[in-house]
Amino acid sequence: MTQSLIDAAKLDGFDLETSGLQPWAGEIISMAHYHTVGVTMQEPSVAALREWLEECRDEGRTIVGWNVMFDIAWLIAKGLGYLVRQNKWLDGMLLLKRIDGFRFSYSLKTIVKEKWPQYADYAIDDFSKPTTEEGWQKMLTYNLQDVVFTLTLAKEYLNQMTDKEVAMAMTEAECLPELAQAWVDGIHIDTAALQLLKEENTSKLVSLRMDLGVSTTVISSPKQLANVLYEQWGLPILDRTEKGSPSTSKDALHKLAIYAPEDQRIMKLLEMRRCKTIQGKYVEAVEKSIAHHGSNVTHPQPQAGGTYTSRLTYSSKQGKGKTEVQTGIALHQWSRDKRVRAELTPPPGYLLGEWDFSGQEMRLMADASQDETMLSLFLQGIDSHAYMGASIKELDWHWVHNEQDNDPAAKQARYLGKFANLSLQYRIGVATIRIRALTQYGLNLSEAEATLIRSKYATTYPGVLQYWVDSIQKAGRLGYAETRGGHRIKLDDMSEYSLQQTAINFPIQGTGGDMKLLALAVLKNHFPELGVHFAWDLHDALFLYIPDDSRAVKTARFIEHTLSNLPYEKAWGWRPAVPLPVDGKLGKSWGSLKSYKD
DNA sequence: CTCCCTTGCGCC
DNA sequence: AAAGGGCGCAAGGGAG
Repeated sequence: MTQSLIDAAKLDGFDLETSGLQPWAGEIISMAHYHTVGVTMQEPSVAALREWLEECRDEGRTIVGWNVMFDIAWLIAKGLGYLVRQNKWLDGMLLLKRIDGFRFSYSLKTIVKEKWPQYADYAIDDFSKPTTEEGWQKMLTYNLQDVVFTLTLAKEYLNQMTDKEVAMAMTEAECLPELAQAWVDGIHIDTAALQLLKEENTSKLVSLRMDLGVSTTVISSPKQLANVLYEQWGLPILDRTEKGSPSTSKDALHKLAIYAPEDQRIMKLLEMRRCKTIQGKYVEAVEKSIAHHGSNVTHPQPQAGGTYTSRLTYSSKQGKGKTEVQTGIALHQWSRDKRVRAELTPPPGYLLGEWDFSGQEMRLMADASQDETMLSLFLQGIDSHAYMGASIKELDWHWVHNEQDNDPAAKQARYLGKFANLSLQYRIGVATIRIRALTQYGLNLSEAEATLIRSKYATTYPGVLQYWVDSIQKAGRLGYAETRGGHRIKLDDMSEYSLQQTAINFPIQGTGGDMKLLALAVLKNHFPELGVHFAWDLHDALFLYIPDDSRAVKTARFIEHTLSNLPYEKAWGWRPAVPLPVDGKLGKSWGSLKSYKD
């Protein structure tokens, strides 16, 4: 580690103990921090927290916690967001994720137990507010111990990281106040849209149920559904699960639909299962969540470093087992169905904006592989899907591009090209190509057609195939794979197929993760002047709340320009071989976003 | 009843 | 021999 990035002497360990897990509905019980000397505070006042934050800011300290977004959220809920943003943060847990992304547990208790067995039982199990002097002593001692463990571990992790890794971790940490703010603020639900979706979906479900004579319980039970398909209806078993049971998956049902095209029941079963998913995940979970909060707001909790490629995920519940409560929704897997997306809206007075990195993974592959064709497609602004489709169908790509709205053959060719570009970028077998074409693109490809597409992809982008070989070899040689932002994961045994896939995939997907963090870290500096707030993230897309006034489009264009010109070279010493532009949209709900270009 | 496993599936 | 990757959530089923 370099001392120029982080001065270990200026780290201030920090932790809060709280009543409950929701910053907007609980109290801070105690606070501990450690900078040269340990300090604990019983029921700290806002003034005391403010004073400490000011001191950290004025002395240029870096505040380090464990899963510190949680603690930051409590400070924000106490009205200290302004000071939070004037401070530098670091998260021990996220550092560990960067050092070792494949652990089962990242809880501080687990790490302490492994490293210092003599402290295996240091944790308390009662987190309610103490009522006795002895109880308080116990809690404050535990609070401070957490801080000291966090600080010790963080220093150790920093020492194991390269400068570039530390810099990326700091960029990630810069985003934490924005994530925390979004968690505290929550997302406004359009209850009319929710109700409409619910009614439409329920009546569809009822009619499918009558039509098929299959209950919703059967639909949700692989065992019972298999019984209906393969016993009652006498259909052949074309697919099995990993463990050998007759499969009732989407893939299996699609295969049955091809086998028996005259049998309408199969597509209806698929439709019914979709309705069941909408009911559980996109209707009932939302209802539970807003009922829990007693207002039309849901609070999905962002998980920074939720994936080892530094993508963000969201959890919809807190607590486990008996204490499980629906506090949010599974935002990162929200349906693409417009009716479902219409449920989520910006707060009053704001528009929702989305900026997504267009063709991000394909552009990153062009850069990583240096494939000449792929590079020139992006450098010359050629319609890459038309190009790939023309290649598969042996047509002229200009014609495919120009006639896609007039000639069905051109349209079909471009659609095939899009499928190939988006699906074959990582090593994929013919069988999987066929399933993916069927279940995601509605394309019923024969084995010969799938094989042809695979070979056309290989001849069109030979550099990509070379990248597969090179990235595996490189990971084997170095013992790690690396993103453009310097995020590394250890990979040693490259004989294992799944690790080879990781060596291929991680530099691309992980760079996408880096880009998202850099994007937010840069953009957040403009939030105060623009009145903009971070809303949520969807891997290659950033969602923001934009003040709904006459400057909205101007603001949107500024954001688009900023995100399309991120300082990759300054931050990471990387000059992308192709442009990495974003597309922007604005609207009153997620279901009705429109381009503001014209 | 709780807890854990299996299956399936939503998004990127 | 053949195999895209990354997640979290929902529901049923079985063990204890």
